[in-house]
Amino acid sequence: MSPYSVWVSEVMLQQTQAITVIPYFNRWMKRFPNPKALADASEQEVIKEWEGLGYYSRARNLHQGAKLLVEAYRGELPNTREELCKIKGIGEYTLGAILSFAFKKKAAAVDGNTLRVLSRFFAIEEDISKGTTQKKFQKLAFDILPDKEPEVLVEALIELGATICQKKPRCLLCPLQTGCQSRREGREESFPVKVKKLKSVRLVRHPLLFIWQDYLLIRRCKEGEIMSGLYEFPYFEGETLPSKIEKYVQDTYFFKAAFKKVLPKEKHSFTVHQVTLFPQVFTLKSYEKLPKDYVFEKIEKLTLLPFSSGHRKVLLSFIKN
DNA sequence: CTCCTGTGAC
DNA sequence: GTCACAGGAG
Repeated sequence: MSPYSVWVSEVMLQQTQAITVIPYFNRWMKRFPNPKALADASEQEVIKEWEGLGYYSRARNLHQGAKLLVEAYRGELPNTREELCKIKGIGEYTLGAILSFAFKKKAAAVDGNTLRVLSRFFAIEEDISKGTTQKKFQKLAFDILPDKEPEVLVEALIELGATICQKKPRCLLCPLQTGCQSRREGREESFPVKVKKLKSVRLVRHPLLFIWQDYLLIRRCKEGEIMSGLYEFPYFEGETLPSKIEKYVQDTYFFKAAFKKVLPKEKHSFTVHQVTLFPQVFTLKSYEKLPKDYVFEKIEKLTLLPFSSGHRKVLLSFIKN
């Protein structure tokens, strides 16, 4: 296997089962036997060879990558992490696969198969959907590699995951069944741990900072409310235009406020909500009455009050600016 | 982190 | 018709 053919096959295998890839791979290698041949082809010819495989941007990435190889690397695939990274469509897994299988270097290539095998073998309970966990698996997968022929183990882990340590593991057939910690504990089906992400609700809010002399208007969240006991600025909910906010201010608070400036946006989240805050500052010349639950508080005393985290960020950025 | 891409299982 | 998958990109 030339480095180029490893690259092509790994990219094809990113999205498709091997059984489907094989005929495509064979045709591809006949039509574009090396990076130069691929680089010289038109995009249409390239896509034509890919037709039916789906994820066409990956064919375009191969094409673009081949051109880069011809321009910058004498038509050969480079053999370092740093150079390979420059090719689009080569992420952490494919990088490791190329270093390992094409250049026989000691490099981890962690795909979904490897993840199942390692998480079960070592009974690793961390959530694999997290980036930090992925990094830990990368390190672990590297650390267990021998110095001699490391690519054999890299391939073995992938192969074991593909054939035996599947989603539903076939432990009775597994050569590692005695060494496997999760199997010994009878909980192999609990791995890998993946916290299913509940789809979060995005909210846009416009906190309104009303300055009156050296006071700011705040309100205390009532009992039974979310954020109960915490203070917050009055805010307008939803995407909107500045003019609508002015009207909202008049209708809601019964006072005339002059727009002063916007503050940098802040993000914060609670439970399933992800809130982006677009705070803006107004000045008040005078006021007659305040809506219920609202009070003016001296600006220097505000930091002593408990605020919800998003509004605290807004407060701090207001003080800093 | 979140989003994107097509597919195939439900 | 909805969701999980699997890897990459932003």
